[in-house]
Amino acid sequence: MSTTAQSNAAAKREAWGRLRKLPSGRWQVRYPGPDGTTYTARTDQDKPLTFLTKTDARTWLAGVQTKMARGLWEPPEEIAAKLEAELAVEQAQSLGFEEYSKRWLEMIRTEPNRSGKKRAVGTVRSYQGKVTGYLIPEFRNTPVREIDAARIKVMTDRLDQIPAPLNPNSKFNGITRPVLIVLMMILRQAARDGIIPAAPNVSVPRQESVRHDADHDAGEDVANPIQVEALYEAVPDQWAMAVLLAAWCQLRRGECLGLQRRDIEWHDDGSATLHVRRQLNANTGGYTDLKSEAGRRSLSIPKLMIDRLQQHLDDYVSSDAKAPVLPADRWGSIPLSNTRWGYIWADARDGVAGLPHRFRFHDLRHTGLTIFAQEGATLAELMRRGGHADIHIVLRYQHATMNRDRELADRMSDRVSTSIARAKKEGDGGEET
DNA sequence: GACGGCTAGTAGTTATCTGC
DNA sequence: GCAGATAACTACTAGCCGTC
Repeated sequence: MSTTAQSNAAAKREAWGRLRKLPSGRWQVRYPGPDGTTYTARTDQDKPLTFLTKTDARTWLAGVQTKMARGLWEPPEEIAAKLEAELAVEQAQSLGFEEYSKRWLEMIRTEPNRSGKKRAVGTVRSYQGKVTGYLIPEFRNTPVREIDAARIKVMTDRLDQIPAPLNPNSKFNGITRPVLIVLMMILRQAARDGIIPAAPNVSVPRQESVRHDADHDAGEDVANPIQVEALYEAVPDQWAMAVLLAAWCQLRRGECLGLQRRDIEWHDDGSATLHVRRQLNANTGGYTDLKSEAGRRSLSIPKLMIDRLQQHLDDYVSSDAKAPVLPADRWGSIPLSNTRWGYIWADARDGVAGLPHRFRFHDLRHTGLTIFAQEGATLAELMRRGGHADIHIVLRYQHATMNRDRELADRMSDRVSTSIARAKKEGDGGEET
């Protein structure tokens, strides 16, 4: 007799389902599922399930039938998948911070954010610095679920003690807040992954200035036109135009370095318009879109720099439309790098007396915008000129208009006082006559 | 080998966008 | 309007490379 024949002979007809004795002597169960499929008994881990005795097999089969009757039955592979998922969650819940944070970094590197955009290289690098520099040394293999508000407070208190490199006397540093922001991003993702029920309820403190004290007057950061001229003279001729572009066209550093010959539009009357369309990205070294859509703008080039700009183009910029306005080398096709410009700027700045401490190239923008404000530019005009998207940034220039405001208020006072005095005098005179 | 110019990489700081 | 998320800028360091 063949093995198959023996098996068939061992199979016994049941009221529901089938039992058969396997060559090993153990009993196997088969039964019809609600979906019409014939199932063979399997464990919850989706492994083959057989029984030592026929009674055991029959009892198990009865149990399955009861489950089906109550609507509780699920296909073995689905049960196994559920258990596997539960196991994964269980393992994840005991996951150490170091491992999870590395997974998170990999995730933000490869997957788009919730807006569907891929994060910039610089962003990932920035986050990675916070994770490896502060968070992993702080939490090591602490299970993610154990990082609660109290534990986070310990970390922020510790970080708050680190003096700000830029201003050791500052009450704040630029470390705690960004590190906390990254930590909360990780913990929120952990909550979305089901590793913790919810991220701890920790609010990120408001951003405080590190460079300046609370009573710092923003006006101190503004170079006067004489100092702008001195900076222009101090920078080597080949790149001096950057100073005028920042001060009088209010360009940011990356916008200056990203300018190309085609971005300058000359008009018949000798005037010119500057189109700001790209920037030289300090992180990637290549051209990228502007920081914000508001940064994309067209500006009238002030008369005071027209001749110098024309001369600069003739002397240093290739005739190619895409030639950088500030090339690394005379008539070159490669723009001056952000880092190299940093050195050139630092040398020039150190050679000009009277500038505010650590005066930045970026601060040159304030000079032009402040004068614009003093000349009566509206907030909308200031925003457009500076390429600002946020009105709060532009409001800082309003302080510059206070002198003008005071002057107008004094004039108004004089005029009103004079009118009142004249009216009184005329009134008094009328009574007399 | 010393030195300077330059670039890449990174940390700290701040501006801006986005979603609730 | 606010807080979170993102990205850019400033400052600094290390290392490469050519020149003396």
